[in-house]
Amino acid sequence: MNKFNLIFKDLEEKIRQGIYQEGDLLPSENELTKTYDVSRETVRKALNLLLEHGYIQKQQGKGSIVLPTGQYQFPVSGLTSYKELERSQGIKGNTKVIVNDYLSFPDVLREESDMPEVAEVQYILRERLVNGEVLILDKDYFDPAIVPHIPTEVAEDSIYAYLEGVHHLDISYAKKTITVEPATTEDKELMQLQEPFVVVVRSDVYLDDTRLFQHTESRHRLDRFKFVEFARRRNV
Amino acid sequence: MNKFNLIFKDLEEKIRQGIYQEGDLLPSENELTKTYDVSRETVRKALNLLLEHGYIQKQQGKGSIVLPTGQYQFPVSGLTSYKELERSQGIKGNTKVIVNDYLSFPDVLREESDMPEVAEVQYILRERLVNGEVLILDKDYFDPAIVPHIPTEVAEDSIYAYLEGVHHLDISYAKKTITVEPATTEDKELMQLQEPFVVVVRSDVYLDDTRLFQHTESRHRLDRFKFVEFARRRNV
DNA sequence: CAGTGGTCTAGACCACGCT
DNA sequence: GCGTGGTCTAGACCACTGA
Repeated sequence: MNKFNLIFKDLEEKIRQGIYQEGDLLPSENELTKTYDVSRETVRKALNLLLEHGYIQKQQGKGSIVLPTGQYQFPVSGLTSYKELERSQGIKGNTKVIVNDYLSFPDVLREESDMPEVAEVQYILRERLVNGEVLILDKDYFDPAIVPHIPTEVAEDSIYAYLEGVHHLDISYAKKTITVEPATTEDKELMQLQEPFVVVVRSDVYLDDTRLFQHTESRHRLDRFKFVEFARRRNV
Repeated sequence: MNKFNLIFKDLEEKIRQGIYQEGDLLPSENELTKTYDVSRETVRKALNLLLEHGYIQKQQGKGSIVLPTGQYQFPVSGLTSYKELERSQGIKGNTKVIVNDYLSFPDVLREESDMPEVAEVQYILRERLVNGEVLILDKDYFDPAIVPHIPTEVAEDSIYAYLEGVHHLDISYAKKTITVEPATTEDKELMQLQEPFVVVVRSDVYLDDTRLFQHTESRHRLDRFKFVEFARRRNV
């Protein structure tokens, strides 16, 4: 791991533990330079990560102020797998694989994804349960030309950990959309819906080398859906 | 404007104009160093902005690849005012101010916002129309201890341009949530809703000095709501 | 191997806040 | 005036790609 990332993790940990509290000023960049025995630009790269994640706010002439980190923890936004969310948020959930099979290229990918047409895709349908309730239905489509076969045991655990850890795929970025759509019969059956709508989060997920390897359709019970984002203003 | 921002804007413009096309490699960092007559770190800051905005993908040993920039243009995510969205997306919309008045501190702020209790707030209710249809209802609450009075003419145009340009407030970051909620009578009347639900985007908006100055509740017709995000994977 | 991006350094000058 | 963060530089070494 590089230095600025280590410093970021260290400061993040100290903020989470309350060693630096809301409203406190972090040590100045010059002090951090000495503490970690690195150059100032390296300290600043670490502080920029804290800034982007909403941990601090910087003010010229004053210092870096620690922001409140509400009860919810990020990132509901971003590109994070469900298993990782569970871990970082302390949710205890269950995942049940309903389908794990190969399909000939389905229409939904033609319409909702940029994935180039291939003969067949690996299709995984999963239920996400929290406290015995099915809150999310996840439909994943993988391009088998890029992604090795994903066994059901892996799909019950973490697919991303498997692809990154075991097969060394470099998952890099995603294009996501969120819409609200009428619930299908499948939605109603599997999620025991009260409401006629579901929230649909669709993602095209890309590797480091810009290859599109996965499309995901994540269907949420709307009464339990909540998306949280920390956003910074940019020069428009 | 600083150098890396100027370089970013220049390269962004060239990508938008198709001077650099999807799949092309940008000139190498060394070449850009010469082109703009700056140091390499400065070039890299500009490229990082392109990276975060989803314009390029970098690969060690190869270069910076230009990504496709779909028809939709960001940022629907982030902290951008409706007027700015209109401009960057080429939407022609209308804004109609329904209410512009002072209220004693309303319950909704106690429940949905971190705004500290003050005697009264400025309340602005606006309709956003596109092609004659009301798509969004915006409810803004401003802390008058921080924000000068906002006249109705300004609310019909751009409040952020007014606060930043005229009063030099430094708008910095926001905490946002997206949920789906039952439509109120007001929603149904003003938006002529077919559906019993609306998408609600709530934001607490902060200044540079971490003061919370605004809460916004943006109520969307769910059949016309679409949220688009570009997300990068981070080390978890 | 040459060329690319990734990281890091030591130092400089500036703009801002506070006292 | 002093300490803070914001910007920029010139140079170094490393890891990776592709011929």
